[in-house]
Amino acid sequence: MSLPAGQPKFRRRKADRPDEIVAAAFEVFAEKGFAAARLDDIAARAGVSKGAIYLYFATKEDIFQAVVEQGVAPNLHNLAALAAANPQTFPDLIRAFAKVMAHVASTTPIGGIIKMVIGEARNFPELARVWHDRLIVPALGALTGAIAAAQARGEIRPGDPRHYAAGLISPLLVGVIWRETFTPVGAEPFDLPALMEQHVETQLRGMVP
Amino acid sequence: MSLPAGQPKFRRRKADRPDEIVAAAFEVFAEKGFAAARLDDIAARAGVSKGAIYLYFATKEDIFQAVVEQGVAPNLHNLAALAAANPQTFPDLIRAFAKVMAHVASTTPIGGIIKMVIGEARNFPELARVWHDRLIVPALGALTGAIAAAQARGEIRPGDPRHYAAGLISPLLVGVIWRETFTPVGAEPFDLPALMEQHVETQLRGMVP
Amino acid sequence: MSLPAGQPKFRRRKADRPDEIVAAAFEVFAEKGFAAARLDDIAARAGVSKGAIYLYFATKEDIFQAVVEQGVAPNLHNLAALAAANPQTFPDLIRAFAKVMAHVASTTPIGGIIKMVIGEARNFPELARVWHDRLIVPALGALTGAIAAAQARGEIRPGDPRHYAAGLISPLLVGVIWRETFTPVGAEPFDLPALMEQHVETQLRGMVP
Amino acid sequence: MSLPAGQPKFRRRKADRPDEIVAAAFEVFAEKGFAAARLDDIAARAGVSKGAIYLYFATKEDIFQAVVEQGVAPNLHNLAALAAANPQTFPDLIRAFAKVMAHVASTTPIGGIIKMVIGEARNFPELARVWHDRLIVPALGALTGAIAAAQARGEIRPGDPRHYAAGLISPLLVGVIWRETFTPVGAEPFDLPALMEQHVETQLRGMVP
DNA sequence: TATGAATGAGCTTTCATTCAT
DNA sequence: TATGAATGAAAGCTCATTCAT
Repeated sequence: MSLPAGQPKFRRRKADRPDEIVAAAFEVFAEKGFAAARLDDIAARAGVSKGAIYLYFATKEDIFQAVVEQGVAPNLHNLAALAAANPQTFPDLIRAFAKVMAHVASTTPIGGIIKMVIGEARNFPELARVWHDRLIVPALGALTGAIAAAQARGEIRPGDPRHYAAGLISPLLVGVIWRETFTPVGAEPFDLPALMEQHVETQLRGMVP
Repeated sequence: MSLPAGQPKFRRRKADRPDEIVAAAFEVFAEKGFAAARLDDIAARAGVSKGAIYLYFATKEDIFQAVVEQGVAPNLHNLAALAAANPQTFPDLIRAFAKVMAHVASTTPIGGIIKMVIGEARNFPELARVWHDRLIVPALGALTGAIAAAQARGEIRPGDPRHYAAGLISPLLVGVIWRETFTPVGAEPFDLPALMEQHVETQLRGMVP
Repeated sequence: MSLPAGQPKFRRRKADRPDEIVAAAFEVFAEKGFAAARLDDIAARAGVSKGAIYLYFATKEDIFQAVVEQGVAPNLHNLAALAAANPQTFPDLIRAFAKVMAHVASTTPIGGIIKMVIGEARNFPELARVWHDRLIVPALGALTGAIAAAQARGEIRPGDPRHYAAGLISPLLVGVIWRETFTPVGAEPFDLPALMEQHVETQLRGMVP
Repeated sequence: MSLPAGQPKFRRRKADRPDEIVAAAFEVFAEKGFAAARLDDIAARAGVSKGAIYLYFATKEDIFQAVVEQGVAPNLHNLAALAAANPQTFPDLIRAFAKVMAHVASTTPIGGIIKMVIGEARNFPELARVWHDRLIVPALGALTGAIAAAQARGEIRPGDPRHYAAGLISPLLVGVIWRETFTPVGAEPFDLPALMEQHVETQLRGMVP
């Protein structure tokens, strides 16, 4: 028996549905923000009825939470992978770090999530807290620690290592936000890997004694 | 009976009303975002009735637009002032630029506006366009031009001058966003002037041949 | 290993399904009322899927109707049995009638049905009509007739025989409603057989010339 | 300036609105029950928009509560008035009590409220508790006490005074329920004052030694 | 100019009913 | 016969906007 040509009215896809809904919700939330996102839009983009969403999520907030949490996990993984790799020298560590981050920023929808975190932090403080505690502090902390260690070895000039760390990664964040915010209205985009490569070399030159 | 300090006996003149409404609206929009902001809240914070708002603004969007435009003007002014002052050397120019920007970032509510621009860019592309065209491109362009000129004089190493410019000011933007997003949930704040001073010196060292 | 008492190993035959559904529906309808009853609850309590209900009943209203009708039949039977028995004297007739009714009221779920009839009479007039025409009028009519006959024989004082009948059986109805309504919130219950015995003797003393 | 002939779109009646809404809600709730009552119906019957209801009540449940509470108060008043009047003899006390109750039952919408209390007791136990504690127990208790006192004086035969009390007032309750439930589908109504007068005389004859 | 009660369109959520399996 | 995922038509509730005062 072959599949019917047309689309059946009902599809039984319990296993896949939640992910499809979360994927659709991510797009809508990233585009509109939480409050302006309409369940109708999410349902339509997920290809399900509005009611079907409530088979998997109790409230709109629950969907939002699932979207955000889904955005945390892969980045956690990236972070762990980065920590496992242990390049010889400090400059190589920084270069590797920047390269991976630039790649992630360029190829994943992390920009949309960052936009959501920034835009909804006040309405959903828990969301900001999760991102801060589980992703940002570990990442920034690891970078800061590496810088401080290099300073202790005399490889890096004195100065607040946390400020050095912020100076290193900020262009990446700004580049991502730029892409989400200004590129859609005609702004010239940034080539993030190229930008980061130049930036890291400049920083390294500036940081060594 | 003396007048209470907070509540002037003489009603403020109607001429002030629009500004008061815009000020209140700015707070609410910055906190909640456009869609989640309620006219009731804006009215209450402005100390007027909900109906009164409609004597000055036709729609909620109009209020939002006024808020955004009010946020553009003073920064335009800052920009012009910066351009008027003409320090002798390239490093001094950069130092002056960074200092003014860090001061503005630390002492004005620009963070709230930036959050709004980022969060609502998709819903109000015109808003993103205005900010991009009238503030960001001029500022970034001026900085990029100064860098390119310095490169032409051999004072700065080769490299994409726009990337250099982005590398210079990004920490400021990130610092402001950090303050709006993570500080309220307990994150350690950044001392923006100190961060920028260290960052600029590092960058300058890295940029010279 | 012996079979658990509550869970027969051999699935009940499909022939029993409708009755099980009606039984479950009765509980839910009596507890929540028609509108607030959820098909999910009925299905869960009947131990079947929601879809299975629609193999036996076309709509929620049909289930309700089945519940009500199932509640009418046994009482009709009681009534007929009562009419068949023919005690010698009028007082004995009344005593027998009250005794049977008190027993029924105490041992059957008639209270829940009465609650449903009262609560849903306006939404389902047909339901009220059925109960009125097939149960109440025959019962009340028989009682009224017996009283009128006794009056004709001079055994009972003058007076509206229908009012006498209402005066005789009302406490039973109130007792049942009381049990459904106030006992669950802590009210002192009534011992219906005792109440009726005392009430009938009092009424008989008051009704004789 | 004369009033416009047509009905103005907006009426400003803040003071009257809540009562109008409660009155409309009472009708709808009494007719449909809580769950089946629709805010649209209540609004339409009150002559306001759905939104206007929410200026005065936060939720549908709050409206329901207001309806019930409004039904308790006047009856409390009746009860107090009854207690204040102190007839000479026990029979006169009972006659007065029955007369007032029959009048109330015949002329007020108490039937609708009783129906609601019975129908929604399980969904809103607090509602049943309020009625039980504030109205029924005091009323039934006062009657029971008067009977017990009369028994102590030898004016009434032995027997459970609470059962006597129930036997006395039950026909009233049944009469009210009858009117709400069966009269609308064609049942012959009861003349409550006449029924109660005959019932009370019968009871009194039966209760004296 | 100013108010705030009132509106009504639109939102999230529920649930009786359907249908592919 | 039986399932339960899916549907979609309401339902309760919100809030930008209007208008009588």
